[in-house]
Amino acid sequence: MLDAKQLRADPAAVAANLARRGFTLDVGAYNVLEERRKVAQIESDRVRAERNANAKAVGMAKGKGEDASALLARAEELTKTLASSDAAIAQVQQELDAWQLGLPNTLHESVPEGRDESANVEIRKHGEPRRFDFTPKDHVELGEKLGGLDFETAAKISGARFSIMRGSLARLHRALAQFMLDLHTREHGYTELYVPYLVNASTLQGTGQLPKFEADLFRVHSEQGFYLIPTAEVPATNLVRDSIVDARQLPMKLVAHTPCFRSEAGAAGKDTRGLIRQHQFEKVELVHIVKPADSYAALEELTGHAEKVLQKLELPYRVIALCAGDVGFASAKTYDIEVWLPAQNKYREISSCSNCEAFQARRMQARWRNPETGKPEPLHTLNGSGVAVGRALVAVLENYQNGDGTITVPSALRSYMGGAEKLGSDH
RNA sequence: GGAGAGAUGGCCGAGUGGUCGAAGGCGCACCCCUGCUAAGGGUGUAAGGGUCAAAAGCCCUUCGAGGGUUCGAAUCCCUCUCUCUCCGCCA
Repeated sequence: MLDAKQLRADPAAVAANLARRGFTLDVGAYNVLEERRKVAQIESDRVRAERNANAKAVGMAKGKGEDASALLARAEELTKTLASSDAAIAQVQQELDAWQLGLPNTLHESVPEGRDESANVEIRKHGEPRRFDFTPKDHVELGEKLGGLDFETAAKISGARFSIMRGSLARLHRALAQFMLDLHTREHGYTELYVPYLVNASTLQGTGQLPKFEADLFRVHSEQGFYLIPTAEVPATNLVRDSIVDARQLPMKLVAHTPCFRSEAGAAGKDTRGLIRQHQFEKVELVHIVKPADSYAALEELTGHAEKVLQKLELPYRVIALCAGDVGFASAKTYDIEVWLPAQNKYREISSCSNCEAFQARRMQARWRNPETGKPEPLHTLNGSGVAVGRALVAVLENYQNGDGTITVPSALRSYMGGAEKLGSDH
């Protein structure tokens, strides 16, 4: 949610910022709504003030044993007036809330201009893509050859965009997640979290998935109206929902390994082959909850932590800054980390690190007490993949493949693989 | 799943129809006293919104959520959510 004060004070500036995303803010419609709200609220407040004063007078008159019938008659009128003025303010407020929940975050000034991903800017590159003396196979072929990756059976059991892993491949997948968790908790100072995979609608509204992106979520058919989490960002960030955090507890650095569930409603026909785009996948997620002044330093730090995973795995990658048109709804600035995939001969997203500034915090009512002002102020929240486990598996398979179809185990993962240096067909 | 108890400010906790946004305590901030394995005293201290150029002031809302009774609800009634205790079941 945007800062209502800023929106009221300078709607044109907000509109100009959002226009960079290609989002048209209807300032006129806002002004009309806001004017209606103001009028309705002033009227409602006025009537209520009179009712309160009148009720108090009734109490005092009765206390003194005086006749209160005139006051009581007035009171009945006021109660009727109040009912209609309350209905008016509730109606406007609801329209205004719905409208505001649909507005994306404003962008940080450093975000490059551009309409779509073609305008994204490469920030840095790490590692050299390996030269193969044979034609590298893609992970689907490698996985099937190893006997561990099975999309056909998964399709029978669930449907398209699911997978089954077996044997050492399943173990390698688990090893990746363990390695990432250990790296972030032992070397980067994160607190590990275990969180619910089913969450309620308020939680999803807090991080920005609802109400606008319901189609991307899986909703569970239950009385409680649960949704499956699309990322651990949702439960982890909502840890501070509806609370005022003590300044001494900041920054909070949280890491959680969870499955993620996405309906990929808008992705029909995209990445249909392999593990790249699945309805269910694993991710190690990093979340920072910080003081506003620290959030851009935190974004660099968090991105660096995700990069460290790829550095330790010795996978070539690059970091790009998303352009205005490509930055997600809740984010003010996003870096994507893209890992080199030899079979596709290109870099593919494996992590997305965002500073949401106060956008989620305002929706969540997540605040901290600023010692300088003594007042509660919205926190800043950040999140980033550290990293997507399924895609990391793809990257390891493709980058570490040998001519005979075996896979060399990256040295960082060997202790998680019982010391194995190579995966063959062992199923 | 059954029975019972509860939900009040940053935290703990009192409050059963009006003058209660709410005693007391903790924590925090400032001040005073004292003077060394720290203790005592005083004052202040909820959030959100409106009015205003702004501040002060004033007004409104909020005692888990929603609805109801009433001139008036933290307080009475209904529904829901959550927490705790006991029973059942279970990994």
